[in-house]
Amino acid sequence: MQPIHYSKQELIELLGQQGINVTSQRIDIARVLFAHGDHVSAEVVFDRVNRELADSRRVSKATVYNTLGLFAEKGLIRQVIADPTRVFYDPNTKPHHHFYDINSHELMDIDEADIRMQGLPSLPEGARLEGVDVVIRVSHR
Amino acid sequence: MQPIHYSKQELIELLGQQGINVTSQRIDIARVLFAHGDHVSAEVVFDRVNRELADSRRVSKATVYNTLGLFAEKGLIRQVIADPTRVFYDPNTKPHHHFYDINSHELMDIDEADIRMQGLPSLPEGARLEGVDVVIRVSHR
DNA sequence: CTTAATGCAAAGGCTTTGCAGAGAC
DNA sequence: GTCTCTGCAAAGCCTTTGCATTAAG
Repeated sequence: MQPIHYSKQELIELLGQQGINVTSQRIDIARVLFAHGDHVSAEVVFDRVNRELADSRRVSKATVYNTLGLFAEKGLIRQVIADPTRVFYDPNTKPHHHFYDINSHELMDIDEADIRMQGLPSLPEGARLEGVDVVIRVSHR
Repeated sequence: MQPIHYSKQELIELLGQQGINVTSQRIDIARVLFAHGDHVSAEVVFDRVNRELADSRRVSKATVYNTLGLFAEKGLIRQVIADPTRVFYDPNTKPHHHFYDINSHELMDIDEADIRMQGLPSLPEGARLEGVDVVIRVSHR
């Protein structure tokens, strides 16, 4: 996804629109998510947020984890399950798919239009659709 | 996948065909994988194997984990990455896809023919295709 | 005999939780 | 002032690893 450099005001609105209470940590975390636009683990978010912040405003690891979970639950970002060892978060919530490099542990977007799936199979009895994830696993050398 | 009740001889051949050295633990683990045919975590394999075995022949958790990893690497079974908290193993290695119930944490097969994907996007430069995973996430109630 | 596999317990990552203190409104 | 969030450290899972013992060929 393209990096988007939101102003503080815009971030506050964004959070508000998703029904997320606004705090300074949540603004900082949302800022780095959209300012980079890539697929990140909680660890990376933690590093990036705190690299940019004065010591007095450091965000704890617990808050990063909890906030990413909250953002995903509220639909601001989405989880990508591609690596058995960590969860990735994707600021792009529009339908699309992913390449996953099993060597470098990196995700790359695939535009939705580049994979056309013919007719979803009928869901199991009483099931509600939550999402369709296509992960194309590749290796580099 | 349909349960398959292999004889000890057949299991030995199966392992041999995949270039897996044969041991009694590996036979026992392969037996329960195919005898049930469903998608299982290492924990479940551990329980099932040891439920069926006399105490004198118990298989350790480390061996279960290492053996499942080995089987997957050798292509006897495949890993399914659908749940952020655990790896599932699938004795069905033919191309197919999965429903994942996020409430019950269970996987269900989707026949390959039920999802037709038009033309894979071209892979990133220098990348080799390792696999295509489609996971349709559903919730129950 | 020689090499590879197993079992055990300990260590390792990632993530969640409990609870006291701080911050938002 | 009340309710929610944050930080810290501890705990929890799932999984891997180190190493002495055992089994395989």
